[in-house]
Amino acid sequence: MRSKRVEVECENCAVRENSLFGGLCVESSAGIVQHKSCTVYKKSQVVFHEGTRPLGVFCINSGKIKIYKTGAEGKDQIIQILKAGDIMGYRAMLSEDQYPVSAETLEESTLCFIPKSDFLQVLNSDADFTKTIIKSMSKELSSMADSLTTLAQKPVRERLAGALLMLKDTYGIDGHDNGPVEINLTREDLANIVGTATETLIRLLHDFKEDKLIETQGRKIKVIETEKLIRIANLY
Amino acid sequence: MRSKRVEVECENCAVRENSLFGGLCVESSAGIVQHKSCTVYKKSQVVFHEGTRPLGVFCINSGKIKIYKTGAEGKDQIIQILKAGDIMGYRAMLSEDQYPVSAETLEESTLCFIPKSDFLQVLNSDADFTKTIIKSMSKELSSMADSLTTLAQKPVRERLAGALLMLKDTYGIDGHDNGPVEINLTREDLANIVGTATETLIRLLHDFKEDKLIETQGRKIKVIETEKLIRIANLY
DNA sequence: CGAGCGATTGAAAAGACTCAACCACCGTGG
DNA sequence: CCACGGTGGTTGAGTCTTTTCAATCGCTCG
Repeated sequence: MRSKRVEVECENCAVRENSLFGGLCVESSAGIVQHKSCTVYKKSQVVFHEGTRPLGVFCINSGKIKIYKTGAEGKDQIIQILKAGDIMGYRAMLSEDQYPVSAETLEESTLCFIPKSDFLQVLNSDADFTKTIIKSMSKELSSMADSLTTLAQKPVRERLAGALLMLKDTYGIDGHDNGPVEINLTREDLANIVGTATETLIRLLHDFKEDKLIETQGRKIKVIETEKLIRIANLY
Repeated sequence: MRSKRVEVECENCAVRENSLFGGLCVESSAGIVQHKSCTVYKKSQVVFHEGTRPLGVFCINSGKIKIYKTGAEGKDQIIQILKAGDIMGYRAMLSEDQYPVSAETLEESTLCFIPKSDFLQVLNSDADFTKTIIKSMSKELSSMADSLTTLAQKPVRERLAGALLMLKDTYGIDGHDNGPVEINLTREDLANIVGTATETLIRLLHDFKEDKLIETQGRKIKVIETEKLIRIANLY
């Protein structure tokens, strides 16, 4: 058995407030909850694969998911990393198209699946929810334009600094400012976020370590000098 | 005077069928048309600038527009090139945010401006139109993920081949298969699409020319060997 | 005619990648 | 308990791509 069904109460879901479902009215909530099914995925399980067709959307109750696209040479480019509260897979569903990307768990994760029909019905009946979705997509487009520009113009070193800061902010343990980035990312995954070769990434991490900007302990990376990293990342 | 007001009849607009407005019902059409104003922009005029706030959306009646983002070192990254029938500026408006990108005409262009309030009202009252918008944004997100992966993984040579093919398909004159790509793109603009330095781009164009894959005549570029370019672009 | 922009070329340097080898850790099966 | 195999991490060397800087050229515009 690859995965396990579990019961998750949306009403008490800790992450609901921050999610796209946060503002739903009672009726809409009921619609979403109606036929949902929740599953625990083990680490490194593929949730959906590029080129297949969506049957519904996933809401992340716990865990982290990498969204990636496989390039011509079989190398993956990680587009984003999702965490509890995020919803995934709705774009392809709304465009009635295949998934343009794949999704894989980075750690054990609990995902709630909402069938297409329920989701669409809520979307049709709840104009506020539609607005929320549109806004969310707009923000994503804007953030993608950012990534595109960074990827095209900044050298790997700057991109790595930026990626570490992003990971710290989004996934830093404890929310401490100096909390380590302790996410289940292999060096290869990290390289696939930054858009470089694994060896190059390792060498740059080594440089940062020598300059006391970060500390590493196995897979864990701890940001020491946020300010200096910001300067290196050349953020504006 | 930088620009000239003109009258454009949406009802007879040649490009309407292909645009997002193509499927509008009579009432919705009327709403869009109500307060629109059409303006001829000269070549190289900025339509809106990154960081400012949208007051409405633009519909391209004729001409070509580059959408770009300016990076840390002042270098532009061209995100997309829009043509007659395309609508621009609605994302930032819908997310109630600043423009994340800038827009500039590549040639003389006629743009129709639809005020925010009219656009939003149609959006609110016409569920089909909302769906159209959502679908369009989904497609764009998917295409951005593609670009991101290409940019991160493919060498400049492959990206250039891909860009030439894209430009030929989208902007080739006459729709001829072998029609030249005759768009008002400087070498610098082309470099900013591909994501490379202008000199590199020129050298690669020169290589392609030597290999008889393309012919150039001033700014014009004519694709000769589509098949070979596809192979170079490493499309899959 | 001179200024200025865009296009082009050359030469050198820097950045990043590939390939290959080696290490470290971990869980498994004997 | 230990050898084994596998995965992921690291390092080194060499190569290739791409960038940068500088200079030149052609052309248009005032």
